Formats: sequence, C-alpha cells, structure tokens
Amino acid sequence: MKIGELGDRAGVSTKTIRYYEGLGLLAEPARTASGYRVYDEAAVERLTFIRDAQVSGLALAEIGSVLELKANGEQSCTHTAALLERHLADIDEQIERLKAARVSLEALAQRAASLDPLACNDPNRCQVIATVGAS
Amino acid sequence: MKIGELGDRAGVSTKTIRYYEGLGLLAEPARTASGYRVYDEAAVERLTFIRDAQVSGLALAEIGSVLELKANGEQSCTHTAALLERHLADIDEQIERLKAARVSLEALAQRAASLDPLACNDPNRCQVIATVGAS
DNA sequence: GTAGACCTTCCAGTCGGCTGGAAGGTCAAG
DNA sequence: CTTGACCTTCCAGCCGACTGGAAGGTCTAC
Repeated sequence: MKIGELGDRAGVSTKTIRYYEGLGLLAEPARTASGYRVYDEAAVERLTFIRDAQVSGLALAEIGSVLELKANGEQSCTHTAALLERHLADIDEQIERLKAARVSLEALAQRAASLDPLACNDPNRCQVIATVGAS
Repeated sequence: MKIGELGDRAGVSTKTIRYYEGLGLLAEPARTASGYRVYDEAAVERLTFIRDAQVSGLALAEIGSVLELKANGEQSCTHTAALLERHLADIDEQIERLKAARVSLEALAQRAASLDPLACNDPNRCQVIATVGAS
C-alpha cells in the first residue's frame, strides 16, 4: 500500500508518517520505480503500536528507544520494563500535580462563586483577584 | 525597586518579567532617567498572582484575560468564575486521560515484568512489544 | 489529453514559555 | 579611573510533534 492508505488505516497523516520515518521510528520503506513509498501490513502494526504507546503518554523518543531495543534484541524486556516503570512514576507525579492544581484552582473558583454579584459593580476591582496589585 | 529585585522577590528571572511585559501581563513600568524599569510593591503582588495562577495550570493567555477583565471592571467576577470553572473541567479531563494512560501503560509494564527473563534471549523479539511489526 | 488525486522533496512555521547572547549604557565601590 | 554588577534593546533559539506550502512528478479515469 502507499503512504496515503497507510495513513488512513493507522489514523495519521502522510506528513506524520514521513516525520516518523525521519525520526527513525519507521524504517525506510520500499519504493516503486517512480519513488512512491510502499508499505506492508507490518507497517500498519508498527504505526499502530507507536500511536498506542503515544496515547499511553510515551514521547516519540522513548518509543524510539523501545523499538531500538527490540531491534537490538538484547535485554529488551528488562530495559523496556524499566522504561515503563519510570514512566508510570512520571504519570503518577503528573496526576498528583494536577490534583494539587485542582485544589488551588477550586479555591479561586469558590471565591468567585460565593461573592455577591452586586459586589462586582465597582469598576476598579474584582474580589476574585483582589490580591492583585493595581498596576 | 529595579527589575532584578522584583525578580528575586517574585522568584522569576528578569528575562521572564520583560517577557510578561511584552505579553501585556504586566503594565509598562515607570523608568528612571537612565531608562531602568522601576517597580512598586503592587508589581510584586501582581507577579506573584501570575505565578500562582500559573501553578494552578492557567496558561499565560488565560491569566492575561483574567487581568484584562479586571482592568475593564465589568462583570469581572462572572467571567472570571466561568473561566475558572472551565479550567477546572479541563483539569478533570486531563486527570482522567492520565489515569487511562496509566492503565494501558501498566498493562504494558506488567506484561514486561511477568515474562520469564530467559524468554528474552531470542534476539529477534521482545514479547513486551511482540505485537509490533517486523519492519 | 487533461483533470484531479496522489505522490515526491525540502524548508519554514506553529504553539507556549521562556532562555541565551550580543552590543551597549549606568551606577556604586574601592 | 576602572572593575564588575546591573540595566537596556533586539534577535535567535530551544523543546516536541507536527503542519503548511512550494514546486514538481505520477497515475488513473473519463
């Protein structure tokens, strides 16, 4: 299949496929006599794997290292597992940070909601952000 | 105070302060005869508010719109509250997405951990990523 | 034979939030 | 009087993951 069909089947643009190829995530495919890229089913799977891994929050570079380890064959599982573990920890940290952000944002929002709307009439201050300087 | 002291007190670089000024988050400050920026206490508060809002996950552009509403004075609380509500929803969505990512990543990680390390000896495949095409 | 859909390469731009560095002016201390 | 810390402006670059567009080649259908 050609690049357009591969893109349709994996749900990415042709631009993205060439971009991945440039990054080394996809091997250089065979070409027709006229230079068109030609892919097989394995390319769909590989591209789908990349998308799946990406949805899991792995960066393209990380996905690349997983794929490279696979290509090299040595200690793949161990290294892959370590990478995934580390990334799991990252995600947990991100979730914690978002939860903390949520708390402080909610405090701001509640301050906003609990105010008497009429108190907003003063054109020179909004009490939600009353702590902000006048500059 | 001059820009360096403001930066120290608010915990940001002088570069960042000028950048914020360029974005319109900070008003153009007074200047000394020689052109140095001169700030008052209000600038520290405003800058601190910006950092706080940023920590809550608001983008600089959003913070700018909150500050602008304040400057305009009209319906500030309502709009501010709406912005914050919307952002709260965004954060919840992000948390949900991260949790989903965590689940799929954990599935990958468990697959990795539960494998017999000896099974990794085959130089041509790592079962963690066994679904990946051979290209 | 021509329209239009597809493909090629390459370079540049986007987003957000800065940061680096050049080239120069100012100010206080020793 | 000089050193060094501070300040000024402006322009360029970074990260990641694309995306847009120019300029051209190819293939298929009518």
